[in-house]
Amino acid sequence: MNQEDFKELLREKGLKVTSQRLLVLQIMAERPGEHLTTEQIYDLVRETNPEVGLATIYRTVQVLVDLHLIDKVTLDDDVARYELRNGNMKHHHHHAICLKCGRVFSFEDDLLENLEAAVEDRLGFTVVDHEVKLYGYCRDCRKEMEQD
Amino acid sequence: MNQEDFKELLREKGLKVTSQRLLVLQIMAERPGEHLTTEQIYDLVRETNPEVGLATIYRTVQVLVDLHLIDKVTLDDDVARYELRNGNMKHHHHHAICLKCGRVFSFEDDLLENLEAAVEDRLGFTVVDHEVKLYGYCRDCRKEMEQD
DNA sequence: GTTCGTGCAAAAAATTTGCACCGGA
DNA sequence: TCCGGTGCAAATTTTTTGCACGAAC
Repeated sequence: MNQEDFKELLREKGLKVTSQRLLVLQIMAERPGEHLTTEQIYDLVRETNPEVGLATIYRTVQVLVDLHLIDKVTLDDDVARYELRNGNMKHHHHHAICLKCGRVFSFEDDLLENLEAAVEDRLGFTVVDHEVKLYGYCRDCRKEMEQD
Repeated sequence: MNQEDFKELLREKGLKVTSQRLLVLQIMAERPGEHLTTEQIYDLVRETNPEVGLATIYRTVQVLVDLHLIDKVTLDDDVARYELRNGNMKHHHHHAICLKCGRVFSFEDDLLENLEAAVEDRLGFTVVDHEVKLYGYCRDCRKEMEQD
């Protein structure tokens, strides 16, 4: 999503176009693979605009979530993190979290279709979105562990 | 896990058997399908033992997580919730969350094996556990929506 | 000129910590 | 007796809210 489309979207929803909103989205857009906490976004915003308040970041991030421009993810469970949502993707992408080094690998996949079908069948539950986290050990850490 | 096994496990790990730990586990064990917040556990504990402190619940819950007797889950993202882990199950079970009524349906499944194999193959990442959340609409809410 | 958004500070909510005391090993 | 665990209160951390002012429409 480019800046003009974003302005358009805000107007459509009856929301105002403000420099704070543009700035936060820009920061997220510059870091597509990252999972930023509110605090990190705040710090990045303040690098260029030190007058912006933390409360504004909380409020702005919520607006972006409501507009489905970013997603909230809880990787290690505790701090809320946000990442840019790929516009033409209807699903979140997924995360593989290394239990040793803590690195997070993202990947796309649609192998869940059979799982969704099974749930639909068994529970009568219609799935519209899904979120998957895999826990394990990345290549590097596995290598390290094999040496021991 | 019964109470005797739990005591045994605590002793094995060099931890003390206390009435607070027994009580918290018992409360979790009596509610296998539920996802309790620390506050809810605290209230349940206080029904019979009003002298127990909230900090003890936080500490006890952490012990139980470390022993893999309960799992931390973040369903709506925000409050930490805990649920009993089925002893003979190596994986978490999964959750289908209704976007309308908020009810949470739990289910078991191992249809993720092919996904895990793909990730292992592509990223060189060894999966040891996984967590899946499906978002959608439950049977009841779907019915209601069809009527409109 | 309205209305909505922002900054600030205060408040609320969630969790952690320090410390004296208690109770299990 | 010894040491870890507990209760309490205070401290931290994270997030929300009230309000006056400023900016967008």
